[in-house]
Amino acid sequence: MKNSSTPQGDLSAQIAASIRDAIIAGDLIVDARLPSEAELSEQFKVSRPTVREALKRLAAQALIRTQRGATGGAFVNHLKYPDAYDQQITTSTLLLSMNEVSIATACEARFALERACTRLSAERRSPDHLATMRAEMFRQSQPGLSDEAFCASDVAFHRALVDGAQNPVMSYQLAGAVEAMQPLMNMITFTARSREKIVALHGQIADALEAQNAANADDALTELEAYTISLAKDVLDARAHR
Amino acid sequence: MKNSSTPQGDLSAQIAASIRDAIIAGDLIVDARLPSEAELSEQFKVSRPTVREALKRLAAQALIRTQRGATGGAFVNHLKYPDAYDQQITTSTLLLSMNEVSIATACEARFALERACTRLSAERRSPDHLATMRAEMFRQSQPGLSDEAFCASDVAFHRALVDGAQNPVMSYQLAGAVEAMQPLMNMITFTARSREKIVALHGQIADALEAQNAANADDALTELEAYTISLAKDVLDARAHR
DNA sequence: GATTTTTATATGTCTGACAATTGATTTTGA
DNA sequence: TCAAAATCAATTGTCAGACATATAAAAATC
Repeated sequence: MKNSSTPQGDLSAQIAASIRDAIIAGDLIVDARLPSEAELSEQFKVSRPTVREALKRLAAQALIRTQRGATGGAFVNHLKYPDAYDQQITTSTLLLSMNEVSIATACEARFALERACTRLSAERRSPDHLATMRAEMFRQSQPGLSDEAFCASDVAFHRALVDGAQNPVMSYQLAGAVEAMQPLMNMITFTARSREKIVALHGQIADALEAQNAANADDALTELEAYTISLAKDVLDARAHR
Repeated sequence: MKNSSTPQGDLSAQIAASIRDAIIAGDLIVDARLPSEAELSEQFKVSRPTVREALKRLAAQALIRTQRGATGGAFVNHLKYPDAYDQQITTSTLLLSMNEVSIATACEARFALERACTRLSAERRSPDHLATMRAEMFRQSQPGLSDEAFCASDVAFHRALVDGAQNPVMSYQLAGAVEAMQPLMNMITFTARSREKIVALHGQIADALEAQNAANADDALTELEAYTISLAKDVLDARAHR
């Protein structure tokens, strides 16, 4: 998969890569205990600080966890969905903010991926998911809600839509796409009228999923996509005028 | 987004979180130079090894890069797509292998997301993308190809399909979904007949995209999904018999 | 003026030490 | 004997100080 042939970079990077490869290859199974830092420094012929730097690199990716004490050490971590979510969201957010991705491009990707969920979500969504959507819609229609809170509720609504597909892999993949948009959305000032329209479209989506009508949900999502892009465009145009 | 209120964990983890937050918040812009390790250890009132562990954590997430020498130091890294791909693929792969995700669930997510690309890909795919798909199909029909090489070519084919949408955000999101499946796919032994059928479906997809017919591509993908799942089921059944 | 040498500054690595945590072991007391 | 308390041992977390190495800028040299 990768060029593990050419050792590159610092010693700590090489050691981290070596251990990472062992984990991915399955040579180190979940909850297996790595040798102690002292033993690792002997094995790799480096000092303990260098070993520690390598272990911290792995810890940052949630590949290992460490425990102090007599029976402590570094253990191969069971990578759970929340850990993966966090990483994905951080990476996606920075990727969008650093690569001059247009709001149109990001929206296109996000809504296309969300539409990939509608068929499954229409089929499998539980009453819980529908209730979450309605609750978030209610929150969104409260007057006096800050733009940030409105966006956060919007994210929650769409996550409920995605989670309705009852496919954790899909939820994981979509987490980044949905959440990473939030900083971009926060730049938009939502007028009372635009909020009203968005909530109405959310209503159409929720109704369609409740009726298990994926096509209607698709249409509403498409309309929401176009409306979001047009709102963003207005903001950018207004900003250009100043 | 996160609970940055409660400082948790080791000092190096706290310091890493603090710097990470500053990067995400935009207080540290791309290519900005962080204070030297000596200065950071003064600011945070910790020793240099501790600062270094924190910096290695950030380097592992490709948030910073370091440079030695007189004008060296730690710089906020411009997170590029390939960096993000690598992280996504590593995380997705481990997530699948550690969470007993069924092949059916993973396939469902992957193909649903791929179908999200077909409309755009049918519209925008370049001759290059089509050529890549044809070339991979040719490789896949060569006799004597190992199962691993067949799977790798399969990944390349599907990446061309995704890249055809000409949306880098989508390509990034899908990279994990497609590549993370490869280890699972490698467990399948592809007979000559099953390869033939897969290549035939690939042909349908390529033809549909060339004709800019998204619906046909969708159908072929759906059939490919069902066929992949049935192949995987056969392997598992055969394994259960022994 | 171009080239070489020096220098300053930064990260990379090492050694050795001590602090803190924690499960296991031993001791103590009823 | 058994339970509680004290001790121990192993391990990670942190620190101080040093030297090695890389690198760009400055100085010296031709």
